[in-house]
Amino acid sequence: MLIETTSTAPRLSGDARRAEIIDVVLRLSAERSPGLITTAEIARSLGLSQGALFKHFPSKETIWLAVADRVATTLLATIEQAAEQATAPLAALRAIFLAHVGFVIEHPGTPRFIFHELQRAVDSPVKLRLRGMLANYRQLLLRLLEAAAQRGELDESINQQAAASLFIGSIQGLVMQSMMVGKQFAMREQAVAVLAILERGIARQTTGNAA
Amino acid sequence: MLIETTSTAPRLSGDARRAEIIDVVLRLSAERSPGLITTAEIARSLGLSQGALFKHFPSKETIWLAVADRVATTLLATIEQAAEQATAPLAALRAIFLAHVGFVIEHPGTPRFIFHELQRAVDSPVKLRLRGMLANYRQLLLRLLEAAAQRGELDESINQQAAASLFIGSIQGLVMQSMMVGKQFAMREQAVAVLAILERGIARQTTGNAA
DNA sequence: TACACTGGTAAGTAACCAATTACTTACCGG
DNA sequence: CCGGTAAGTAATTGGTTACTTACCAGTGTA
Repeated sequence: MLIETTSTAPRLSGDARRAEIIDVVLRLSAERSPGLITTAEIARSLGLSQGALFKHFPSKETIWLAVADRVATTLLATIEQAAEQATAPLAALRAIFLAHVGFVIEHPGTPRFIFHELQRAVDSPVKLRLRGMLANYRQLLLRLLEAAAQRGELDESINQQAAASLFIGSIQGLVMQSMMVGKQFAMREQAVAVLAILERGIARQTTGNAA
Repeated sequence: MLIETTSTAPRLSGDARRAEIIDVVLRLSAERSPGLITTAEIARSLGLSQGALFKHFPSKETIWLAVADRVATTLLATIEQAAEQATAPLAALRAIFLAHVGFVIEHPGTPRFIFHELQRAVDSPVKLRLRGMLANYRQLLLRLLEAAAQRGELDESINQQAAASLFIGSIQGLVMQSMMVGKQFAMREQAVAVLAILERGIARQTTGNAA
């Protein structure tokens, strides 16, 4: 059940090893709380000695920063790509939601890492990086909401800031629930049902029937 | 800016001291991540020696369990009281939402403690206690949603499980955002705007105008 | 008045952690 | 094929953590 000691053949290039280290931190984050992950554990998962890590990163903090960077880049790329493929703003929002949910299903360590680091009081570089990522995310949502509003697809009474909060928050809520219930939580199915309520909440009421 | 070393006069009764310890853990949780709170820090905040804590709790784990117990009890009491004062189911849901938001504004350490403990992989007694609390919370929401549905106040297409998820998740999202932005986040105002969208999402569409 | 109990202190201890050190080995260009 | 560099090891360091132990002072009661 635990992550295997993947006794990797030693002697990798620096770039490859750094990528491996980032990978394994995210893999471990899916099981343990990121705050409990030690450098010894990372090294053991890679079949390395603990000291070897510091050939590639000057400190644990910089490892965490690299992980945050990876998380921010890949998550943003995922949702931006989803948004681009859609034609209408509301369809883009739906595509982002589903892409985001798919992303966290595929990379369960990612949201746990984000949650854990955002929870820290101090404004560490790691927290700032993640905060910046979420600010970008939010801006993209607000652009789409504004576009939908101008097309008359949005209800006039909607507070767009609140809608963006609710959008991101609802995904966080799904993740939180899967952390509670565990592996057997049907996140994808719950996600589409949640999305349906969300869309009803912001979209202009259709006078006709929805069928 | 840090929590004062409240140099409490020593020699309190066991019950009083235990309550103080629980209080201070929650107070510290509002600033630091609960995972970083040490027994030495708790003792210092109370003006006690570190060893004195273990006169009242056999281990740190049992302190955490007592905190979880306090959190579960007070939060559930808050939302149940809010629900009782309302007459109609949808009004009760609204009252719960606002009461919950008020609770986390008043006790900022509470949601941070909950988040942090739920994130742990192992099914510790602490996690089980909090999970049980959230299960109760969810059941209350589902009862109200079902009652609203039978009164015809709910849209027929609504997945009630998803609605409950979205309800709790949206509060978690607000908390998460306040952890990012910091003290100056207007949570209460955002909360009512979010709630408006939520209600639009689940309530039966009024055929008349809303004004 | 003796004495057990209770809440407290101060000084430990073993375990663990990130980071450093001294040294070794694989790889690669001239 | 040789010399430098990058990637690795094993052992150790200083610091921190939860918890323990030995001792102490006040209080109430038999």
